[in-house]
Amino acid sequence: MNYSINEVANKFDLSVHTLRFYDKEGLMPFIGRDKSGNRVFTDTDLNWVAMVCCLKDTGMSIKEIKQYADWCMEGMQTIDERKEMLAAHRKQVLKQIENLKKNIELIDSKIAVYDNPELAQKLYGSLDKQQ
Amino acid sequence: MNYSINEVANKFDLSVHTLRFYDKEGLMPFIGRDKSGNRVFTDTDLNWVAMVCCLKDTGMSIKEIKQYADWCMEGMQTIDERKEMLAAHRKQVLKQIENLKKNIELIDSKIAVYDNPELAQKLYGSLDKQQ
DNA sequence: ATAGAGCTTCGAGTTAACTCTAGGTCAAGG
DNA sequence: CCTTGACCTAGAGTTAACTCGAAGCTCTAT
Repeated sequence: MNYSINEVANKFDLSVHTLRFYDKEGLMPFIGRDKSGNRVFTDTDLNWVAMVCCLKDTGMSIKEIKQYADWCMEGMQTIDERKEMLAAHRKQVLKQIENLKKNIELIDSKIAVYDNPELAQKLYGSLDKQQ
Repeated sequence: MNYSINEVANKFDLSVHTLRFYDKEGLMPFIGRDKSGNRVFTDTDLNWVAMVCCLKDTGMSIKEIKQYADWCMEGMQTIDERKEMLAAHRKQVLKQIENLKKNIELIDSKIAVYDNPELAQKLYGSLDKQQ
């Protein structure tokens, strides 16, 4: 099955601008063209776009994603680099999750104070504007 | 206990530039000054800075954090708005965590393919560059 | 009294990641 | 044949969040 840039944009909730921008930045070196020069996305390409979105949504920069794409283009001899990059990124994403969880605790304690203002006395000694 | 802008910057791993920028943007309307005009942070102020960092690190924009700070300045009659904002933000952070978890699964499956290239055959029918 | 450290403001510059515009090609339908 | 719509490129513009530089106070120690 083949897809136009518009269809891909809709599927991934990106703008066509963004997809072309990613292509221009070298994040999609595999995408083919039809006889009149329009991009043609295959199902395999959709998997690739999904991976790019995954990396982007987990905070990887476009520069790094391009490095990954470049390694993919170089073939099998870069498997180790790619694996290492993904492993490091995975670690970094776990850290993000831990951070978010820790921050939710603070948000929760703030909400608790708003729900029960007497708490503020205990927690802070007083309830001034900053609480 | 009082702290200089430098001490606060070190404590929170921010630059003094960033702290002044936050102040200029209205994120820290409580911070006092000494007789020569220098910012003086109290322990209560540190709690506030921690909250600002928490909101920032969980993806809240400076504009929104400013709204929160403004409401704090207005006093008790904005408790409901603040509580609602934090509750909505909390929900949004949970969504982020879920998203990251989902994305880690894709990263893991990719790593698994690199660890065991035969998998690719099963998953994709072939192991081309894009995998 | 003067040098240096540490603070101040103001405003300009940077970076990442889009986002948009202008002007153009191409294929299908009326 | 001509219009319409979907695509194309190149390059300019935008936005958020810093980041930095210049010029100038003020306190402390030599």
